[in-house]
Amino acid sequence: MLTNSRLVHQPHDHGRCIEAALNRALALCAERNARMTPTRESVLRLLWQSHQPLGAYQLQDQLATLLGKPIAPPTVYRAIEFLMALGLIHRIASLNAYLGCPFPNSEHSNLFMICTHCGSAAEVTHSPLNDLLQKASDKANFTLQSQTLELFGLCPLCSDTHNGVQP
Amino acid sequence: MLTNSRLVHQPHDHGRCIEAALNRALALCAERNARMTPTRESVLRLLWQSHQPLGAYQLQDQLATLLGKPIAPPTVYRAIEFLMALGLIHRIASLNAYLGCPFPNSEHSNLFMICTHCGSAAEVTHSPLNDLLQKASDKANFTLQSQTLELFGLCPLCSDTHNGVQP
DNA sequence: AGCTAAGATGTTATATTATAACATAACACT
DNA sequence: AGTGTTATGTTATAATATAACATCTTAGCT
Repeated sequence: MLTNSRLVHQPHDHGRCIEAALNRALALCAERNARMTPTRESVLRLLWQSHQPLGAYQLQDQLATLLGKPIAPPTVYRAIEFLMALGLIHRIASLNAYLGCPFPNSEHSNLFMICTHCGSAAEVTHSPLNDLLQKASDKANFTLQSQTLELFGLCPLCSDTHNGVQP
Repeated sequence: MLTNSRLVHQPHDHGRCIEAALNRALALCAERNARMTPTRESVLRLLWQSHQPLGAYQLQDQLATLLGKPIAPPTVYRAIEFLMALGLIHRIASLNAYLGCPFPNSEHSNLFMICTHCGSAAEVTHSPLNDLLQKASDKANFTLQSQTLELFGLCPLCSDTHNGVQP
């Protein structure tokens, strides 16, 4: 199971994560002849900075502050669309929110573990799960194209801290 | 694998399905001392009638027609909330839409197979999948509470008809 | 450098989904 | 009938997302 759970849920030099993610993003853009503009880069940074998925209007606020000028919703949604098309971020449907993707180059299952207490979200790739879903689809004569897999519960930190009880 | 895929994707006497669902709903209400009012019953019927998940405002329109008077959004959302609390319907997060539940009494995994061509959605319960998700959660020290599992692809009918190619 | 086409952003308006807050009505029990 | 609870009506608005069109920037060409 490939996961960024440890990274999300444990202290680390996150600045490096962000820079690494940006470098991967730049490489991907070069490869695809796409442009990493300041707006897009800022959105990507903001999403990486937060281990919690951010809504479009949260992004709007933070982006406006960061760029020092008012930003309208379409600008945010355009950046989101661009980054999603490149697989650099994901949308969490249950939350109407967006999250930086830790495995931008890999085909993966997009399983998310979202903490109901602190809001953090970790992405996990898990081939047995993909296999099982593929098998279930085959059995039902369903031609699988894509999937939304979101688990809710307590992350390791919040589990330890209060064993499921709110403080 | 317990599924209503066959029911959803093949012709059958659907009137009976609806009545059966309503009877189960009434039993559940009796058990819980909850009231199955005309509004709630209508919403449940509408959701059962459609094999495609319906949005709140689609429900609003159909409900207004059915009841012969204008209905405001809160009324619809209240009925939805009530029916969801009883486990009689589900919300499909990816679609912002709602769907009658074929297994209202069972604890289940809420895996949905949604056709990207005809829009129909089938619910499937699959214990190996639940087991696997539980295992993956354990491994990540994640205390699983609930899940959103939505597969997109072609249902059996649409797969047969055009093998994945739009007509 | 200047031109042009493509791509990106700005701007305004509006669509879609969902809820807050408070008033009224129906029901269930005494 | 009286009373507390539950449900619905009503109005307004919040939150999320997109359409449509104008303007600006960039990359590539001459």
